[in-house]
Amino acid sequence: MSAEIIPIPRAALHEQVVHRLRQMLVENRIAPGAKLNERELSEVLNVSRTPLREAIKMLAAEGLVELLPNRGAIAVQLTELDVLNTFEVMAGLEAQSGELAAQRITDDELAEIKAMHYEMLAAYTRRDLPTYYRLNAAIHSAINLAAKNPVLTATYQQVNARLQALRFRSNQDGEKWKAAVKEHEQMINALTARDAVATRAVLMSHLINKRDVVIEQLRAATSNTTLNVKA
Amino acid sequence: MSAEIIPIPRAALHEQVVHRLRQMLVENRIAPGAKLNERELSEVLNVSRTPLREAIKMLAAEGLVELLPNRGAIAVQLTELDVLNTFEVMAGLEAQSGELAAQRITDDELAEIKAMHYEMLAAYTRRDLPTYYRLNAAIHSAINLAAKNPVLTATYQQVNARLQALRFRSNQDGEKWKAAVKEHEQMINALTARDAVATRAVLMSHLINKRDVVIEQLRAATSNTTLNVKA
DNA sequence: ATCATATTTTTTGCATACAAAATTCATTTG
DNA sequence: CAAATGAATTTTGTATGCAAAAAATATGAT
Repeated sequence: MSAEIIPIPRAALHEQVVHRLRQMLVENRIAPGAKLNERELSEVLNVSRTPLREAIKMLAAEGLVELLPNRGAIAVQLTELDVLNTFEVMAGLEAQSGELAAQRITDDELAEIKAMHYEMLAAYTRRDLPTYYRLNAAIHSAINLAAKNPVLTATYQQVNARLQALRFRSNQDGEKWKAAVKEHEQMINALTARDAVATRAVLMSHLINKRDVVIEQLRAATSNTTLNVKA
Repeated sequence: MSAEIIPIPRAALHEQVVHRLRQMLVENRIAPGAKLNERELSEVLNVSRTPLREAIKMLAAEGLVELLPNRGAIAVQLTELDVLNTFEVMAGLEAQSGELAAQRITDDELAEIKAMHYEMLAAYTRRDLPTYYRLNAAIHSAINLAAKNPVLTATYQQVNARLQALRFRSNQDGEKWKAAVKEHEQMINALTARDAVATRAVLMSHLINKRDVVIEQLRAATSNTTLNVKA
């Protein structure tokens, strides 16, 4: 037998396109409300319109783009009410993740989360916001994974993706940020104690606070925009 | 001006196909694990492969079909573990729906749910299982809607759709059925009292019981199948 | 000049065509 | 006869073509 034929079945074109478009959407490289021009995108991504359209349809099912009949697709633009509703669902999903994680987390998983927590404290101390955000997301993701429920993970990721797009990397209010860090500590303590009820409670209120921060920033940004438009 | 041109912009073809295929999947007209042959389906549905494929991609994003690279799509076939995980998420979503509904439900909405509950009792008394199932689903849906959160509703429906396909219409165990009806009564009482905590608790345990019934039936069905195959 | 209407252009939506991969079937070989 | 090999067929995946709808532009009327 000769060496195996490299079976690099690199993901189908439409899968690659889904991935790249999703990235562009959650990173705000495609602005909320922006039109997804098929000809334009197919040139940028170097694929024909067929797999591109299939990818757009998948993203529509995920709630990342909105389909307008005979008018193509636009990147979702969440209203303040949409954001409130989405956070409400996320709070429920995070709370459940925490509750289950407290029951199922392994020592290794917990240790890794604690390690990330300290790294996050370092980033906080340096006021390194990008790193802080990245670790923050990684910790929440790790807790979700510790719940050992792939359906919960998929649901969590899908709903969360819609919020990613409006993560403002701007500086947070110092007090709010401090409080968020404190909540993370409580979260870790509750997990360490394998206290499902406490973990649920901490994550629920943590998400509520996160929601308030985002809404606040959203309002500030909106009023800026309005002023700019009128200027 | 003459009479308006009827602007019935009947849903785009791919939307119609999504709807019809979803119906076929949740009604088990396409069996779990069955291959979705594009040529065949495009003939049955009388559309070309293009909108059909777009529809299949959307259903894949919804989790109703699974895409196999270069091998098309098959109707999802949930393992017992998948079912357990899905019910766990559904329990969380139902519990949250109940909790929020208890806080937000209007008197009219509650009255309608009570009316449906009595109709369900009638169906239960007659051992009319199809009607019972229909009303049962309608009540849960109504509670979800009373939570007044469209994101929660969409998430709920998407996860629930995957379970619809394995709704066994076979007769339930008499005791379990009786218990389920009792739980519905408690649910209504908790909602009437606008007791969010109680509503959450009732719905959570209701779903856990539902899960056990389904798993039990699933195991029975699986062992039957196995026997048949071997015979 | 502004609004309304007509015409051109662009864009979307669907169908078809073609290439690559997988499957099936027949044939051969041990 | 079973397993393996290889050709024929089917099926999927992508690109292209074409018609209908929407958007942009131009033209004309008030």
